[in-house]
Order: sequence, then structure tokens, then C-alpha cells
Amino acid sequence: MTKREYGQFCGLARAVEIVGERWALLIIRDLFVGPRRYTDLRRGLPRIPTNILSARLKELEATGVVSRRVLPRPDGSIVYELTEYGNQLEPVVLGLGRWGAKSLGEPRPDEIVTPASLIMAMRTTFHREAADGLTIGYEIRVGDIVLHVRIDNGSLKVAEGALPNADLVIETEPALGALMAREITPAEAVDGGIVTLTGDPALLDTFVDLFSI
Amino acid sequence: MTKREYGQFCGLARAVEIVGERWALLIIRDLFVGPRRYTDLRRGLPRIPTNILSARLKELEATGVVSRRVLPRPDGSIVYELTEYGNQLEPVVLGLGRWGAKSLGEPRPDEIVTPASLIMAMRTTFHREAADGLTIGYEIRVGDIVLHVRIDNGSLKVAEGALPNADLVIETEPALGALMAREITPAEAVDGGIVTLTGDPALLDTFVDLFSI
DNA sequence: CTGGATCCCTCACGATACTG
DNA sequence: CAGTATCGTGAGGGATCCAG
Repeated sequence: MTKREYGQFCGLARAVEIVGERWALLIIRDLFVGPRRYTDLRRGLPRIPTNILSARLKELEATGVVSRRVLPRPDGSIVYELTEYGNQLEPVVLGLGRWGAKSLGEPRPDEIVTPASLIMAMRTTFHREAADGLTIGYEIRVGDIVLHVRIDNGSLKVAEGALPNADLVIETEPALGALMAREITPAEAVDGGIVTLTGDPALLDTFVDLFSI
Repeated sequence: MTKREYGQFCGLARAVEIVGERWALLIIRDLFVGPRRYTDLRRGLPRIPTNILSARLKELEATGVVSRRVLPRPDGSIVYELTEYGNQLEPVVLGLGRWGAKSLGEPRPDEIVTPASLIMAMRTTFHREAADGLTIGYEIRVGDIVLHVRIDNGSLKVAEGALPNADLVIETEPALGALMAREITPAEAVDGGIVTLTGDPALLDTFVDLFSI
């Protein structure tokens, strides 16, 4: 067999031949957060078999989506990162994530939230218009994941790690989604104990404006 | 096992659980052209095994992407169509198609062009701005595929079938891509015999403006 | 420790034949 | 026309092992 092709001269067919294999888009999602080492990828995708991760990285490298780079000494470790071509997938990945989020429902018993998925969720739901002229620092904690979210004059920066001087620290559960979907109000979320705040509570309303679905 | 899940509470993960299975997005691409019967889908996807088509349709129906409808008598046949939720995939599908088109290269020996892929290609590459105030009818022939393309005051309508009173009939090969990528000029395409025109040749320049990559 | 390679097993997929 | 039935194969799942 000719290696899993669709036999159609079509952009969409070619795209799914490249990034449509199982796990490929989740690897790419993690790489959108930044360059990652093999082990970082495994940590972010706990259920991926190591041979599959290895195979996907090779394929994505061969198709020009991902590049493999050896860090300069003394570190000398290997990182994978998106190429320019791979980066062009951003609107598609965000769009797919937004579409799929509508079918999320409640977390299934064995479903986890990873730092990369949370970071992409923040980027997906961010409303640039609502951020105009704002400068705020949030720290988000979901389980043992800690993110810092900085709104800097309308632009968004999200990354892993704490934010020491955050204006507001939001501690919550995966049900954060209900808040962002405006199914409940910020006040209800606080009263119901779904979120715990440290800092200026008024900034939670701003948060919902910035990241609502 | 729990039926091919990724174990992540993440919009992107859910999306690929729903439409990431093999062949699913190509089925959806064909349904974007309009409701289709089982046999229509098979014709548009010659390499799909019939049991897989059957399985995908069931899955997509269960996840609310596709709906199955029995046509009123006396026809009584069955058509599949996208639900409202399925239709919301349009920007993603077009975006993926545009991204994948950059890796198309030359058609492989066994690759075919289908009506649906051509129609989606036209929609993908259409520039609304370039169509402002225009009203033109094109007929496109690629192999034995015949499409009609109507620009109606800036809006685009593409469908299968001839256009009797077309302002310009363009007959070409799959290498049409080279023209749309502006790798060659319209004049070169005509001189080189890549396209054959019937009607007002000046409208080929307009065509390239409307559908270039 | 990181960055994989190797083994085995299973099930989703592929090809084809057949049916209401 | 609209699928179901059957059966073989190989990609993916899971565990383990290994080199630098």
C-alpha cells in the first residue's frame, strides 16, 4: 500500500494526510505553546504511546511542519518546534478547538486538563476588542496547574508558571468552562465556591469579558 | 478500551475525536456542497471502503454533525446533510484546505480531482473584495467535470453542471493550480495550451484576480 | 535522567462479496 | 440504492528495554 493516502488532488485531502493522523494535532497544539523536548511532549500527552510520538515527530518533520533542533552546549538537549509552515496552522487549530469546545460537556471520569490545553483555551477565547487599553496580570490555578496571563495594552501573553505580582489570582476547577460560557455569573461562581479569588475581585468580571465564549 | 479517546478535557481533543477519524473530513467536505445520498458520497470518494463510509456516517450522526433524512415520496431516497453544528466547521475546513494546498505540488499518478474538491477549492480561494460589483458567469471544465461559477454582485455561487450562457468557458487540466498561484500568467496559460477559452478572453484576467492564492 | 527503539497484541481499517 | 457481512492486514496501544 502507498502509505495511507486518499488519492485526491485536493488541499483538504493533503492536509489530513499531513496532520490528520492520530495524535498529530495534539502534538502540534502542545508545540504552539513553545518548543518542547520529547519528554515534555510525553508529559503533556500522557496517553500517547512512545513509538507513536516518535513516528509522528518524524512524519511531521518530513512534511515540514516541525523541526528538530539540538540546543547549544552545555545543555545539548533536543527540542521540537513548529516551522513557519506549521505555525500557519494556528487559526485552524484555534478554530477546531473552539468548535470542539461546544461538545465538551462535563469532563469524563478519566479526562485530564493539561497546561497546553488550558493555554490554548485562553488564546482561543480571548477577545482582543475587550482588552483595548487594558493592562492586567492574572494568575490562574486549576488543580496543580499554574498559569500566568498578562494583558498588556490589548495584547495577550499566556504561559505556564506563577505570576508573583498578579492583580488577581483565580483558583478554580475544570468547570471554569461554565463561567466562561456565561452559564453562571462571576458572583455566583464565587458564592458557590467554584472559584477562589486573591486580589481585586472586580477584575473577575473583566476576566469573563476578556475570555467568554 | 473506551472507543478511541484522548483522555483530555480540551476542545481540540474533542474535535478530533469527532471529525478526526480517517475519511471523516472528506465526507464533510462533500456534504458542504449540498445534501448527498450514500451513492453520491461513494462516487465522490472512490477509495473509501463502503463499511467505513457507513460507520463514519453513523458516528457523525451520533455526534450531531450530520443528519440523515428520508426524502418525501415518491422519491423516498435517503440523503445525508450537515447539521447546523456541522456547518459551523466551514471556516475550519476552508482553512485546512488552504493550508494543505500549499503542499499539493504536482498531482501524484493515482490522484484524481472530484467535483466536490474543485468546488471547495473555488470557495477557498475566492476573494470577496475582488468581486465587488461584478456579475459574471463562468463555466469550468476539468477533465469531464463541469462546474458553473456565478459571481453575482460580489457573492459567489459554485455548483456542478454546465452554464449555458456563460460569459467565459474555461477548459483546463488539474494544473489550473499553477495559474491560480500566479506562477504563470493568463496569457502564458493560453499560449501554452494549458487552458482553452470560449467567450471573452479578457475575463480570464478577472478570473485570476478572483481566485488567486 | 533524556530520547528514543523493540516487542507483542489487538482492533480499526481496507478489500471484496453479498443482501433487502 | 443503501447498506451489511466477512476476513485479512497493519497502524496504534501498552509495556519494556537500551544507549548516551
